[in-house]
Amino acid sequence: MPTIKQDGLSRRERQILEILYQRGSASVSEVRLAMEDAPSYSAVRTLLGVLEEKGHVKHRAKGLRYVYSPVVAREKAKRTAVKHLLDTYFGGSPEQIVAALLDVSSTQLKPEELDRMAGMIEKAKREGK
Amino acid sequence: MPTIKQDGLSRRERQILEILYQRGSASVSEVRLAMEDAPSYSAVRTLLGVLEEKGHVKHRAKGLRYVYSPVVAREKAKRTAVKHLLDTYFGGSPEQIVAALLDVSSTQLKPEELDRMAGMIEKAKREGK
DNA sequence: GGCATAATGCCAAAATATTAGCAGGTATCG
DNA sequence: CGATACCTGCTAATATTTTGGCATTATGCC
Repeated sequence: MPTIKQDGLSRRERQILEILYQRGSASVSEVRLAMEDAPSYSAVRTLLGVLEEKGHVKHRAKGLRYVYSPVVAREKAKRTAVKHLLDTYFGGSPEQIVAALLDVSSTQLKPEELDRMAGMIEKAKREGK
Repeated sequence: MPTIKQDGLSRRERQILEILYQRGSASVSEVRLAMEDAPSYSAVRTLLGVLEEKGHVKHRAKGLRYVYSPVVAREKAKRTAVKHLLDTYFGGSPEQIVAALLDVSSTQLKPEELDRMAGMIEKAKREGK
């Protein structure tokens, strides 16, 4: 089984993979356009090739061009990313992430969203027992 | 002003910086010990030097040896990291992070912790209006 | 003092990552 | 048809990262 670690990616590789996670899938040009500091088209193409070789990404031909997308489902990648964040910055404490989350996005949070979050927590509490 | 971006870091640089965020501060040896796939002492030293040059890390001499720590406070780094996670995997939706969080750590979550989270959300709701 | 241990500074070799360029193919438009 | 505009495959050059090694200095202990 090919090992697929989040680490082991170079700077550019990470950047591109994250773009694919953001957008779900994208052509070479789209990826390039989404890059702040985009290099040449060729460069992007090469990086996507590398990512594909490493098993992080796959492509399908859509008409003439290739459309790339991540191999590991978003759901799984999410969980890994959250876990990593938890360990790296929050000493494994979920509460602290919630705090940071509310802090970061407090202004844009609508009451309904907050309610839904509260609902999820409530649900977890019931199921936990 | 020296630009301090989370990106622009090489694989190893990132790995080491994250160790420093995890532990708050550490000597070269401690960093090295914390690395799964540690290279030589010299290598770690060089990387720390690079991180220092780039402005991500500072050191103070403690007795004979240097102890390194991140320049940007944990608090600030946390917020940046959370924002990034939000954008990359969750389409900017805080609810989804909460969901993932509960999913990832459901088994270890104590009712009190859940209560505290609920409390924070409740508070955000009151303050939001 | 003499010796082992552990640090730092500096540096150059080796490995990787990043980039651009060229050749060739296919659709599209006038 | 001919020109243009995109696309891919491949490859070579360049830049950056990663690594280990040597010299030197400080500390602790016999």
